Amino acid sequence: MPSIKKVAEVAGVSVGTVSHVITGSVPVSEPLRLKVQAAIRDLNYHPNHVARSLKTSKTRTLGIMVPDLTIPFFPRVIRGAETAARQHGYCLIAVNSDDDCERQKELLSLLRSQRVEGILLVIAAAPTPLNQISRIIEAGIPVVCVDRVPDRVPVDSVSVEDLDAAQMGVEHLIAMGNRRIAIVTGPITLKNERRRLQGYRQALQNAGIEVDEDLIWQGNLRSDDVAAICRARLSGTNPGPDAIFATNGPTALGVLRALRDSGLRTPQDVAFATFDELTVDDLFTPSITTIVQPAYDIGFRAAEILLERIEGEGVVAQPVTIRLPAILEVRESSGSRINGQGR
Amino acid sequence: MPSIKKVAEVAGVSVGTVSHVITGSVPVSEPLRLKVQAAIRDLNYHPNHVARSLKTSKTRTLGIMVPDLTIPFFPRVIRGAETAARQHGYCLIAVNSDDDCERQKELLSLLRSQRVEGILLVIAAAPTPLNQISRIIEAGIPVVCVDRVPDRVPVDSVSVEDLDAAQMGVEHLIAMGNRRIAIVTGPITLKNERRRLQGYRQALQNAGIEVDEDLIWQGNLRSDDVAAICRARLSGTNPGPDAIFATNGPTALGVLRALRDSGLRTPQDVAFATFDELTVDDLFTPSITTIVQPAYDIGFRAAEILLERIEGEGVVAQPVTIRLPAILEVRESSGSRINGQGR
DNA sequence: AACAGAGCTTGAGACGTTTCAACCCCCGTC
DNA sequence: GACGGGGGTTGAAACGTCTCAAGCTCTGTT
Repeated sequence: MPSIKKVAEVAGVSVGTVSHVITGSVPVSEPLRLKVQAAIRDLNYHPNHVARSLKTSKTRTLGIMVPDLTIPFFPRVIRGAETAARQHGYCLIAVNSDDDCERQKELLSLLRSQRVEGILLVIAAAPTPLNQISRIIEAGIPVVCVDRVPDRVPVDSVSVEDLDAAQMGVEHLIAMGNRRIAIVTGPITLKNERRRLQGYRQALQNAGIEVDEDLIWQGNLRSDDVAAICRARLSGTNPGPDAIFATNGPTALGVLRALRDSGLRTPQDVAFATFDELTVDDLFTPSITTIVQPAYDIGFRAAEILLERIEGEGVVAQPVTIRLPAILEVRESSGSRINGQGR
Repeated sequence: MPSIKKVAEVAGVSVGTVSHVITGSVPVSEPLRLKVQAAIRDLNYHPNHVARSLKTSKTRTLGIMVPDLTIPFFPRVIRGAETAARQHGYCLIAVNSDDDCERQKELLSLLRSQRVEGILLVIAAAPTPLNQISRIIEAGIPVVCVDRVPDRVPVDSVSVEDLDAAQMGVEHLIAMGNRRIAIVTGPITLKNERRRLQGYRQALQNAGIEVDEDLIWQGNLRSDDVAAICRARLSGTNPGPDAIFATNGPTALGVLRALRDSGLRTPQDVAFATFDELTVDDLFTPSITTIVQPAYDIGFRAAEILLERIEGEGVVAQPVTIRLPAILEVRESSGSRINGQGR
């Protein structure tokens, strides 16, 4: 792999001149510039980003950590972040924490060793020791929390309006004539989940419906587990719910599998709506009423804030907290039940 | 951010000794080692991967380029590759080509500048100039093509048994009593797609069914386009197909939307099966008969081959071509039609 | 007692860039 | 004609690490 020295030699100029041609930071006369460019082409030279990073102590790289790339929400966030990053000439390293706190720690260390200039972090569901985050920030590496906002750590964050969105979803179920509405949450260690649950309570309260704690089913982010939990609850709760609200994608899949396995029809027997898309909600039969999160925008905005921190002129402003609104896509699954033929 | 020099100073030893403690390449006496480790902890020191890479000219980083991270197949490939990479102490940079050839070129250049030690490449659907790939290999950077195998470039590859798998799918549709089977392909510039089409022909031929070229519908990888194409074909072809086989995920979604929009029931009016999962095929009504690709394994194997090339002792073996078998998951969508009530 | 050698430790050079200071050449000005 | 200065160009230092060769300190052998 040729170096800048080789290019200089072939072009018959000094190393410095080649560097000036490449970076464009200093003007170079036409004839020399052409010679250098020709040499670069001939040698198939690609500037060594590693050496450049070492010298400038700027890697132009961001890290993004998500729980699991195979959950459809996250690739969309990453695409958004990638777009913003590339607009600023940055590149993105994505890693999966598997929602495991130990792994998260290792990977944060890896990202620091890689000298990423900033980190977009979707914290692991397993409660994250607060200092994992604050130590990074103290070390001067900006962090923006994405989607999941940690408790009690002053840090920039971009997420969705959890409470409002959940409330909107549940209010819709109420408007469709449902009263006994169950909610299936993810791990309640996450503030998001707690806020979504709060939105649920709010909606019921506003409608004058008493909250039945037996209808609050705590799940996790593994569809199979959630399906098992729901099957048990569906057969064990009497009277059963006339609607179910799921607070996130993997959870929703579990609920749907449990409904199928329990032989319950949607929406005739149990109406359904969910927070977060299932990729092809419109193609389900019935199609699924969904709260659509602006995943791409979340990633994009988060990366922009991060880049601002990085490139910003040392202005250490207060942490920014951005909450983007979600949209309710009403489809068939939440439809009012066909009269009387309930359970 | 503290450097190794700072650590050496605090620990009261030479820079070399600190390096030896970190890399473990040279034994260091107990007391010195403890002092160094204490200093590392106290300073919250993280070795500078950039400097190390420069010195050793080993970045321990692989690049992986996929068309679009939001297509569910690719995150699973990436997870597999990531796992293999991490087992060897490598890290992964993922980028999206958007199936655009120009962008692919840019990104390959970026990866080269980043000095990745090897590249896992899912080539763009837009026909890729062959030399894009061969130039990289000539420069000494191993490349393993994943999922999509380019024409006429001698390069390692890991993909699925396209022909066999497609043939299996179509044979299943035939076994379910269908004769007029349409196939909807992605861009035929891809060898995969051509091989899947060939599998289709093979299946028909084996069953003694003549291939009707009017039932070969060429689509692309954008669901909306495919839906439009299918709607047109469904209303324009007479007699219509009694079954449809889609050759990939995004295409399948287009087909399903078109069937819905055309008011055709599955499988009563038109049976359906698809190559590649739709994430939640079991939850559709009807559930979707699917050829499941071993996406994770593809990524894993590909990364292993790549790592072998990288770490291998200069043994420049012949290109390896691995084709993994797919599995047919039979579900409702391919069910034999309910007698007579066709179109 | 001298020496060989094992086992640690150290110092310095090199990796490929960027960038700063210095330099050269030439033009315009006084 | 000397001088100042601007536009180009160059050379060398420095970024943080690894690693080689060399040095040091023992221990054991002769």
